[in-house]
Amino acid sequence: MGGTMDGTKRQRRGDTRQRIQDVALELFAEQGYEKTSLREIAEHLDVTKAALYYHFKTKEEILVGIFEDLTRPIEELIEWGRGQPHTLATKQEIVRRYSDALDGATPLFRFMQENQATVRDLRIGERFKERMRGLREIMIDPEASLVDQVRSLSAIFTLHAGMFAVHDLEGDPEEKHKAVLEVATDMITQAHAGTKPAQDEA
Amino acid sequence: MGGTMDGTKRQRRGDTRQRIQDVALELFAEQGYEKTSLREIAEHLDVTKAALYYHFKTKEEILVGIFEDLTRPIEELIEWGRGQPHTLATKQEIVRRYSDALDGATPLFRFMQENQATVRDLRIGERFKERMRGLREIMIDPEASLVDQVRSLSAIFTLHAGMFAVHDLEGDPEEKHKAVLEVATDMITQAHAGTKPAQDEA
Amino acid sequence: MGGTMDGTKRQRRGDTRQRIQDVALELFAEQGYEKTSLREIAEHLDVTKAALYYHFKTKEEILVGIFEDLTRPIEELIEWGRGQPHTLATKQEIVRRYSDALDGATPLFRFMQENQATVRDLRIGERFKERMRGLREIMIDPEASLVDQVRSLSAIFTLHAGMFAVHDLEGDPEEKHKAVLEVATDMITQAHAGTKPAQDEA
Amino acid sequence: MGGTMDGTKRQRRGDTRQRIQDVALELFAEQGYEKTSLREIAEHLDVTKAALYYHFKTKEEILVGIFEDLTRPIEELIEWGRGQPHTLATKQEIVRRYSDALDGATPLFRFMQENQATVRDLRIGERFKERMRGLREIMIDPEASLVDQVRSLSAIFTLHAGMFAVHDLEGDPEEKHKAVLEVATDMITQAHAGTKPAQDEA
DNA sequence: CATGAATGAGGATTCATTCAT
DNA sequence: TATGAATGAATCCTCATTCAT
Repeated sequence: MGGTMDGTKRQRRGDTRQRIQDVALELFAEQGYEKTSLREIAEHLDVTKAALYYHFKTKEEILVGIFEDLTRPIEELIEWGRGQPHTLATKQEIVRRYSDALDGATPLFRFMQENQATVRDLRIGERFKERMRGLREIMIDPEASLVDQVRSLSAIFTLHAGMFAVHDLEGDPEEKHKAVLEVATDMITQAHAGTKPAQDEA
Repeated sequence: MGGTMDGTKRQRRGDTRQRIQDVALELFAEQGYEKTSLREIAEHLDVTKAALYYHFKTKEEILVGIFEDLTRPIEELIEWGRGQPHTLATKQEIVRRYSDALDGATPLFRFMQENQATVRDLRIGERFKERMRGLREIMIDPEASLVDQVRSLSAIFTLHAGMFAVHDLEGDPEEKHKAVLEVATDMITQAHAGTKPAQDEA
Repeated sequence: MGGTMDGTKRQRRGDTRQRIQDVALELFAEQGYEKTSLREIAEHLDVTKAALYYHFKTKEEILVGIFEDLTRPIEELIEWGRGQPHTLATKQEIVRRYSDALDGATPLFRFMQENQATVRDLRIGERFKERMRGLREIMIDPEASLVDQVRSLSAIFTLHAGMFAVHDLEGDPEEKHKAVLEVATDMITQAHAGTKPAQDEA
Repeated sequence: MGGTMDGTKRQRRGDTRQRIQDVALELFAEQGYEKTSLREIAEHLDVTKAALYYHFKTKEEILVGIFEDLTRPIEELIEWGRGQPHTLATKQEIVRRYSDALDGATPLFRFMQENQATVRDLRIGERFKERMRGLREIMIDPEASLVDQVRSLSAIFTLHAGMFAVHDLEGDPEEKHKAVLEVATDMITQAHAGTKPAQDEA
């Protein structure tokens, strides 16, 4: 327990904070937040629990750190979206970019999705909701029919679910990924068409 | 403190097992499985922790009990689905019925969705996956294009997400519910149309 | 650690709560509150730490329990004092009774005196202050000169300090005890005489 | 956050040791010894914990340093007292000087009084007892009656208690201070009178 | 049908201290 | 003079579970 030498470490320097986040995310995603103990994280890193506390004030802060880092692209996407006209092309572009953003943070999103109950009363719960609210604002037209609004929402969830639920489908991962994107794009397109009868891009 | 309603509660008899399940589900859904302790459940019922063990062998068994009870309609739906021809009408009917089944067990499904990480290594995890597999079998045509398969999957997830994500949309709950069902039906219809070029029900 | 048999216990029944308080007070008084760990208390009783938590919600509650139990006589004394006329005889009687009350709870008072910093932000801190306020009210005449008020205060503190500081004086404990009481009585008498020029009991 | 006053604080040089002691005493007196962590002290000074260890070998040494510095006047007073005749005048002078010495180190004495349990097994515990023994030697006549000895002791404790207990009395601080000194002087006078029937200063 | 009493394992967190730089 | 990084030991507390009554 907590040895000190065995060749393949010690060269690391100053990256401990990052390594903690990496290992933590891996374990959080694999086993869930509550079921992952700090002891476990520490052991994976060959440091003591106390070392974690040097870098983060609480277990929760570790998660906050991960969230802030991995979630920035989405924040930027929303920022960008707010500055664009609400055209079909924009929305389609948002879907495309959001899909990319998700890809870049798959483990975090897997974690968020599979630990909603937990996340809800963690600090990141509110932060996450805010982002979602942001996404909705740039994707959903409040004037649209309820059905079309749901369609837009569904496009987002298709992307989310697409990250995992699709595993049990047969086929090449690349292909499946593309299929998910296509379906989502399709839905947002239908939602938009319903709203403004096809004349806006003309 | 404790008790469930109206003050006079000692008259209940033999229904303790059911009451435990009710309270447990309520708390599990509200706070998550790990964050709900047996002490808490017992307090809400005004009995001792030990009493719970008279009715259930473990904490997990309480959940299993709930799951079996509330999930039966879905099992039956799948059973039924297996005996039907793979027509559009059948699939639409499945969507309709599945939507109803979800309504009848909202707290359980909310729980399942928000505690996936936990559920995964509980006994009900595998049972749940089986059911999902069953659903897929009767909803998704393995011959269909990947995109159409994803569309079908998405229909299911639309129904799931529809239970909660829709809360932040404006509008009458009834209306929203209908909208969700309509979108899901729409998707399954499109999925089917893509597969078998529109001639089968004609 | 925490064995289960060795002859001389097991016959106890239901007195565990009391035994916890006894051992706890002994250790608290001997070593201080913070330096006494629950592990230590548990070991002295040959039970597990968790057993303590069956009987008390927190470490602090153990102390609260002790305080409530041992402090009751003082509360009653104050109650009694409030109903008496503010004569010399009354005050002398209060000093006598207070001295007795202290004797009945020496370890607790030793503890309170030696752990003031700690006690201050425990729940019993405020309770203690209240009692002291009560004592002052029945012992000190707010109309009296400052000097006489200090004299009364000093009588109280003489009693307190008398419990321990007197240890290093030579002589028979009984004798010392009496001497302390005499000095305190003397002081309260002088305080009273100053106030109301000697004619009230005549 | 941190810093001690007025924003510009980097100009200090070499006085770090002193500043550590100042902050430490402040916190020790306010919160108690055990409840004041080195982290806290360091933060108040805007340095790292490790820096404290450059100046002091242990947490306890910080306290020892403070004690030695602030307690010197009392040591000197005792020294002086030992060289004086045991007359009433001497004792009254000691009371007066001791009162002053206490005033010059109020926070330390507050600390000592409120943390006796802790102090007892720190190095300064024994040192403190020695000083008290010294004080007793010059204040208390071992030939005197027990009652008069207690009276002398009480004079000392009146001074101690006078530092704080008097807070809840109404009146001007200056006045109260004087009242306390008067009572203490009074007591020592009575103690002395009892011993040697009033003829020695005549 | 249920309680009272207890356990063993483990959780997050905090602390004084060390040491290479 | 100081810091950055880490440790080992301890702390309070919580939990699911057991069992005699």
